[in-house]
Amino acid sequence: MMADVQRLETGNGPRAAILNAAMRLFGKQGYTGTSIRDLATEVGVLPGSLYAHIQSKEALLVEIVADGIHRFITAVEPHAHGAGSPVDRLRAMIVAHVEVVAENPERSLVVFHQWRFLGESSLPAAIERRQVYEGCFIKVMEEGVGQGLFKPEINQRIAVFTILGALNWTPEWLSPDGRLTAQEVGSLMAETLLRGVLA
Amino acid sequence: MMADVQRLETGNGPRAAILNAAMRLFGKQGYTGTSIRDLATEVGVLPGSLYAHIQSKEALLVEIVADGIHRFITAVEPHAHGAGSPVDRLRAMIVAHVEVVAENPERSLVVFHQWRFLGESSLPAAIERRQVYEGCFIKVMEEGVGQGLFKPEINQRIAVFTILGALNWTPEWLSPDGRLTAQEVGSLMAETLLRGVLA
DNA sequence: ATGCTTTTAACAAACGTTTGTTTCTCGGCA
DNA sequence: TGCCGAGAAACAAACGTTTGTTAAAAGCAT
Repeated sequence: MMADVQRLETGNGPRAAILNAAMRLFGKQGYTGTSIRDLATEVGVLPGSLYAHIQSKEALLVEIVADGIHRFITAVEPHAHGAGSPVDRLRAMIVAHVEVVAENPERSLVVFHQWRFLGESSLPAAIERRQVYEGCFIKVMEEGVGQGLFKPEINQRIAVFTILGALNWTPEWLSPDGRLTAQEVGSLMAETLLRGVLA
Repeated sequence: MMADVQRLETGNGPRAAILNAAMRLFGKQGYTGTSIRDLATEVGVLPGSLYAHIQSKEALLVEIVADGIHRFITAVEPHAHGAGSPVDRLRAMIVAHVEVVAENPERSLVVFHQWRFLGESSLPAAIERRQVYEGCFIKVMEEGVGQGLFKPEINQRIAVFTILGALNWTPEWLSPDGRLTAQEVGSLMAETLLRGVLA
């Protein structure tokens, strides 16, 4: 009954083309604002043809969101558990996050905005993964305060949400082919955000 | 031919009830994810009955977004053109923004996330108003740098987007009846964000 | 000729909206 | 007080379209 989980292959093939088109459209128009016919047009195929490669519209969203969160966690979590000081680790996490956004801003838009439309069966897992991600930042923040590196009087919850808010908004304005590289943008944001919490 | 522009009345009446319900649903499920039947159910009325009070689904969005942006501009713009130092003005703008969000987080979600779904006739005006709003922050930022109050080496564009990103994300987590008042949350965020740009 | 993929056509359901009619509320007049 | 008509609101039903999805037939490789 439980079908094999379909994995997102970065390789070629019609399946990857569909997923890329879905990322673009879900990011631009939202999940509920994108129809299967929109998607088929973008791919260059008739609507029914899509179902030879996908299970359902929602399965597309599940795969994009799950894979997207995975990329963020994979890129950021090692720094959270790293060896350096909390300050350096937080800086590295911010840069890594921006780099993942720059790699594909549309996917990031889907990950951060469209996850609400996951069905009841896949939503809990996605929320849990998001909390794992937020937990990385909270952990480093707590350690920073514990070591006297961050201002003790800051509200940790609000500081984390401030940082995550700034980060989550980046796909709205970041252009991967702008003058600055993702690494430079990330460093500038880290500079700005870190000074707000340093002791 | 041009009908009178319908104004958002804070007063009672079925029209206000519809607008409030639309704010809640558009904020939670998105504009395209909310059907007229959803809205009618929320109001407690049959779908067709709504059209005695509204012109169309899109007209609802137009009114909510236009009124919402207006509230933010009204609350923040005076501080941008105020007499104090750029530092104090930026702080006051951040606090004012958070206060408007706290006043109605759902409306803020619609303003910042759903404006994309405005039709071609109303979208340009909304974008222009948003740019006016962003311009307030850019202006103060420039003056702060000009007066040597803000670090000259910061990238002003990125600093503004970092601040606005943190602010635009607040409706996702801010609860108006939490332990902290909106004014306190705004002050804490301003503290965090301002130290990142101070010279 | 056997497997994929696409096309074609259609399905039931949900979409935004309009219509004609009923129900409710309330002020004025006898 | 009792009746009446006016206005506002909601109902019930349907409209044409679009939605996600499917089944059968056709195309095309190996």
